Amino acid sequence: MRSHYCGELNETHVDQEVTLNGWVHRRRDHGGVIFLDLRDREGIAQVVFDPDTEESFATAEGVRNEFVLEVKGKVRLRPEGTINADMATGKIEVLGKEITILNASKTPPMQLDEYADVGEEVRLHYRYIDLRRPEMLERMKFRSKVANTVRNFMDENGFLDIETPLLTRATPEGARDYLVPSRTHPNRFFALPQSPQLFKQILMASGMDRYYQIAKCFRDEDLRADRQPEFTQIDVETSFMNEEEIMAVMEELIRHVFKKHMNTDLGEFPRLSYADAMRRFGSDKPDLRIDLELQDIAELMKEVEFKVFSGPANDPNCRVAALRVPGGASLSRKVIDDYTDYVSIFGARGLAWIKVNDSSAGIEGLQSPIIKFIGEEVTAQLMSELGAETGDIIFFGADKTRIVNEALGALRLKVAQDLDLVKDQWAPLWVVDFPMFEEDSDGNLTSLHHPFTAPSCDTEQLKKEPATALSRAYDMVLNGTELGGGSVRINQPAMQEAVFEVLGIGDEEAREKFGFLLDALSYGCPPHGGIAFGFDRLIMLLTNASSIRDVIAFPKTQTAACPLTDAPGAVSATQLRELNIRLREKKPAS
RNA sequence: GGACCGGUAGUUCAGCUGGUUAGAAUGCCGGCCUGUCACGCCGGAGGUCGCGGGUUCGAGUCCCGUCCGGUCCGCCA
Repeated sequence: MRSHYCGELNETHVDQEVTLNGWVHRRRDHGGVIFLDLRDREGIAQVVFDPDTEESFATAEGVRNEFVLEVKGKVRLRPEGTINADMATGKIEVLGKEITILNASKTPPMQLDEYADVGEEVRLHYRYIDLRRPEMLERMKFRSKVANTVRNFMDENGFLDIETPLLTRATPEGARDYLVPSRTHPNRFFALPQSPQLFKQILMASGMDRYYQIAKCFRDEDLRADRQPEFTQIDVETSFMNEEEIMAVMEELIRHVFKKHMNTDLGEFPRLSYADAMRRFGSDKPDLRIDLELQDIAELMKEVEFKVFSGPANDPNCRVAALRVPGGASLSRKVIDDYTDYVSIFGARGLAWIKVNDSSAGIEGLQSPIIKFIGEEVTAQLMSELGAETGDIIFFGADKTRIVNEALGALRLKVAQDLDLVKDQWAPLWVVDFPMFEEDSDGNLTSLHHPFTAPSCDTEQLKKEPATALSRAYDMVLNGTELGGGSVRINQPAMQEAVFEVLGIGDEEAREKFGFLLDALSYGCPPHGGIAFGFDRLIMLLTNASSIRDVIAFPKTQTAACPLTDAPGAVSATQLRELNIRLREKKPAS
């Protein structure tokens, strides 16, 4: 058993006899003297063996990378001139006296040093080796510490940690469910929860008053760099609090985490309405580290033939907007072409631009393929309206509002990154005043948030003009990432029924699917609301990880498989028979 | 469901308009080395070019299909 972790050793341990347990990080055999860098969770220490201790020297010669050792020895200061300033324990070393090989290791499939650049397939297949890398160990340790901070904060603020079921019923709203067949109820299925949403509301009806849970959630949708099918939420619900009060506590939670783990004071979070966010940034999760903003220019472009922009003019569902980028005049034609391809992903049918080479030279100082279409007069007005300055490039979008917002919103982020216009800071904010509903591609209304979100109007108004109704929802956004979202919920059956009605969910369907919720609302359910934070995303942001997979010990690949365990796997005929399931003839990919 | 990038030694990659013996670095193995720390020096082994089909005298290279990994759109709080 160890007396110290390798990484905790320092000058104060000099002359102490220590026992270390760890892995051979690297071995440097000089023939007459052998150095072993021994690594454990807390760091690396250098152990020296010299030929005086014959037996252990011989053992040390046979040791290889990733062997597991127990080493007993004496801590001493390193001789003058051999101090390693790059190493946390670089001032000392352990003179090895006894060495025991606790386990050998095959040659690892990857190198574990910080210089190794290994593909993710190999890393995930040998995840236990990958996780030994100090970088990954640090992330796991950090994640654990933050979780602990969250638990303490919630506990101190009167929130009860209550577990909710993982085997529950399928919910039609929202994402595709992961299903689990029931053996005892043939032909019936459980679903893994997409979130504990309904249970936490029921807990409020149960009088728990304040609930939280660091909860696993499941969504069977396609993956992204920041999306896993199984992920972790900080899930919160409170009773008798309005949105202001809930936001205040949750803002304090995040501020507390940042103070404690990032040594950063986030200050008070600014607020932005959904409408303003879309108008100014083309996004409901704006990255406020970037100063660039979209500007509406529809008024000026009214008279212009829109063939350049390929967008219909003067249509209320359309938007004509500009994005002025200081310093962008230096962008090459190739880069601009790349941007044109980039915005086409979002449905934009082109990307018009004007470079301002010299703002004092009028039209002569401009460079653009579109001036001849919009005319010199309008161009001049545009330049003054947009405050164009020498060195700017101005991008234009004209199309359906959604497309312009998505295209210019995404371009804003990309250009800012390319031109190094993203400030090195933390930029949190709340986005509020969301619409209750949005139209899907078939013209039906669907919940923007979820169907249990309370509107900020009464039942009558909601039914009369659902499309313009706002909700009592709020999203917390940090550096362009949606960290969490929540709302005040509906707590009266009449309102809940009204929302279902707007969504086209009939009485019968509502009873069948959410009867238990409607019942709970009608037996004295208090006003309540809550929020859920994406815990993995939070850790990703704080550790500056480029993928959510780097902050999850055992993540899935893009096809939602696990290279380590080879899940999902086949099951036996017996298991299937018990579950009353027959497979269709389609060979699984081998 | 769709677009794009990638798959060659254990690992990370190079391999040109197709050309006969597929390279580098690192790791690995052996030897030498008493102060290194990504130790150094000398030598060596190591390949189903993801898989299947096609074009061709000839395919790592071209074509089709397929699987796997990744980024994104759709989808998804």
